[in-house]
Amino acid sequence: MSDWMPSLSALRAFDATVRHLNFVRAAEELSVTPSAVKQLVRKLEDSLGQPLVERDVRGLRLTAAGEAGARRISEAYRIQVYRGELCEDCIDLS
Amino acid sequence: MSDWMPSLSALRAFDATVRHLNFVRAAEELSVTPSAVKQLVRKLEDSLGQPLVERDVRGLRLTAAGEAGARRISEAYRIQVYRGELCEDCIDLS
DNA sequence: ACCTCTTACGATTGTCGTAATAATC
DNA sequence: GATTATTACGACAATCGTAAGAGGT
Repeated sequence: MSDWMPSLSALRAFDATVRHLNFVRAAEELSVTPSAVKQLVRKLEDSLGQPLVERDVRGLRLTAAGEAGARRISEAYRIQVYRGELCEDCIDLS
Repeated sequence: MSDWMPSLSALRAFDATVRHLNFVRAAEELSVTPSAVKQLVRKLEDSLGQPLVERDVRGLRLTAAGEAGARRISEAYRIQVYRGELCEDCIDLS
């Protein structure tokens, strides 16, 4: 809830959700189920105490907090590191 | 142990270990037990396939991979974000 | 002896898929 | 009615503390 440390999986799930505004496609990108993505985003929301995404006429839309979160998470956590080149570029120490 | 995604806790544990070269003090900084720190660092090592820290005459010392890892993890993951101002600066979206 | 590292074990929590339901087109 | 969002539930994995043992000074 509030002492939960956001995992990289959760940040990545939110990041994919922001880019697709669609849980199904976000899940496809991450090779998990839409349920998994939804649940991680919900944990993020719970830990923040406010919703980040809402249902909209055309799928999903970001709340104000979601907009701020998308910017700050992208900047602060450097989520882009995790868009493909994680292991090759950052973890492999050879 | 190679499909394990390093958690922020694990990266933070390694970061604290690098700075203190001492599991007890690293654990104090993170308000956990030395055992918890040690186990997270070991998971990191397992996922990398090589040791990062070794016992030394005066406590701990970094291996070559550990030196490289300390630099890259600090750079790539921006661990410094988690040295205190995590919630205030990065998570709080108010 | 003391201090630190290290590990086995168990409890708690987190992650994620399945399956069923609700909402929207 | 088809697609997507949402939730309950259960299996499995990760996290972490306790307690005990190993290593060094």
